[in-house]
Amino acid sequence: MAAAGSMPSPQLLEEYSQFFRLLSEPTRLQLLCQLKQGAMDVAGLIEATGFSQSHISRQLGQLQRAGLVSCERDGVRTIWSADNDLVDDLCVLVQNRLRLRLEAQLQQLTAG
Amino acid sequence: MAAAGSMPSPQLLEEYSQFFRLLSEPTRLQLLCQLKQGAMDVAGLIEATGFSQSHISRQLGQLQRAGLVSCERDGVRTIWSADNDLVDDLCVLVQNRLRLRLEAQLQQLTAG
DNA sequence: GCGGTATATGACGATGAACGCATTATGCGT
DNA sequence: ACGCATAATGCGTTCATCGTCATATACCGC
Repeated sequence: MAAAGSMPSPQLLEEYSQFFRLLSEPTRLQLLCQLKQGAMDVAGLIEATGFSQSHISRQLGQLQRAGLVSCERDGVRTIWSADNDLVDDLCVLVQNRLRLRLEAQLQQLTAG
Repeated sequence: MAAAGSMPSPQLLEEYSQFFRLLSEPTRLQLLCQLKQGAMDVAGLIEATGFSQSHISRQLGQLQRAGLVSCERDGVRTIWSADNDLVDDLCVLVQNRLRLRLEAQLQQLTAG
């Protein structure tokens, strides 16, 4: 038994879900991971992901408004970089969860 | 400077985003938080959230398939409960992030 | 078995976001 | 100033998901 903490306010729930929504799109997650490898301009991201230039630009805009990436202009190019480790931490937790689930399924399969 | 880890595979990215998508809906997040307070049947969740019965049932189904909630029948009622602390941990991280962002904005406002 | 209640599911409209195409804005070199 | 390259924005299409209404299923009391 473990009831624990209080109910978050509706506003906070909305903030949470908006943030998670950002990560709910493979495109954005891929962009984040790519930039985590090192700063890059849009052309490089097109090459790395295969998405259209406009699409990538939009997704970067969303990530920027959330403060997950930032950019600096280098002449005519715009160099984007990932700003913090939050997403990595979240992904590590989720990955652990996925692993545990699969292990449990595996054990159930062999035991059954 | 900190480049760090390797690029996740496309499959893993897809898994991540699918998981985050679950949390990207205020309804589901609210249901999770409510159940975190204590096990409850669907009628109780209707009372607590105001959503329709069918909608709640669907969302619970999604959360169940992801292993975030589980149910046990008590006669004619179905008692649902939240299964693990992953979501709380994720929310704590996100909340920290939101707080830091607001503090930075505040400081920038007073400094500017 | 039959009615009544609680939950799950099928069908459907509405809303929102992804994604690409075309265009515009911005900065560099000649 | 004029082209040229890079990045950002308007617009339209397409597709997924939410949320509701109606219906089906499971369980209890009589």
